[in-house]
Amino acid sequence: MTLSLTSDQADGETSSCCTPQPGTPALDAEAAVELAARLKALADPNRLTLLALVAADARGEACVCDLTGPLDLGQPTVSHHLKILVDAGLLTREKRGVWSYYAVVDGALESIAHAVGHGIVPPHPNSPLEPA
Amino acid sequence: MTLSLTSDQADGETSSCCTPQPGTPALDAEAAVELAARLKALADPNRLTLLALVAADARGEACVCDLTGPLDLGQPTVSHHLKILVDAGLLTREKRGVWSYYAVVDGALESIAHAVGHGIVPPHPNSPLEPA
DNA sequence: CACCGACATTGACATTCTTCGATGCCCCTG
DNA sequence: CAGGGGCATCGAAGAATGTCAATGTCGGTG
Repeated sequence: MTLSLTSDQADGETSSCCTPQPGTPALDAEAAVELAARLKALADPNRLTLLALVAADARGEACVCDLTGPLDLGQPTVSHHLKILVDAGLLTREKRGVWSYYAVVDGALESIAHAVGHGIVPPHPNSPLEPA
Repeated sequence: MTLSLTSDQADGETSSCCTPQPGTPALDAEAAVELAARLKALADPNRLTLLALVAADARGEACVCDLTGPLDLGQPTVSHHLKILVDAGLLTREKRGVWSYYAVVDGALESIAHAVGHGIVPPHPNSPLEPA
């Protein structure tokens, strides 16, 4: 909303470069916000390392004490990042006894990858971009 | 470097949950920083919309004046976001005459998508996570 | 040659994010 | 039932980010 399209210029027969083609926008505003939120959860070196560490575990899961060491971060900070990843739907948290085990949600990363690879710039069959 | 793996705990025969398996980390620290930087360039609704707008143009390119309208942002802000995208290798800038034309770098988004989909949690053939 | 328009850059401000120290909660052990 | 350890939450400090107003630069126009 609040997209008012203030057309106070670039309007008419002028030889401006402005000839926007809003034919098939591959990404509406709402989808952009949603995808950006998921990407923002990924856009951090420590969180990427957390995901890789959890996935690299032979059991497919890891507890917090496994992750504070390699990351060289405090325990509250690791917990904070894990919460962000859980909230983004990338990790699951299962509390068994005293420890919390985190596991990678299979398919979540692929979903984001698909959105990045095909949801922003879909291939359209009428523009030879690379004449080479 | 500087990963000293301070083993002052989680070491030995204790029944701790901590049994990290640093066998094949799919993402080292340097790669994590690099991938996070590229994702950070994408993790913004306005920048995603910019990419979609540029790609949606029939000519495969667009100038700044085409983009300030739909985004409901000021021209300096749009220029700022475009610079971030160019700097991240996602867009190219070509100045023809007075106008600057931006085009999507073909393959860049796919590269990021591949890293997200296969560079963090690579499929390993000994854990039937999804029996479906 | 003077003017205007398109775009980039600068500086400043508000918001958000990252990190840490301190604390609270819960479960297990003695 | 008292004690300890693992983990989440709270509050705050510092840094990074998004946005805008103002200005500078460059190319085309009258």
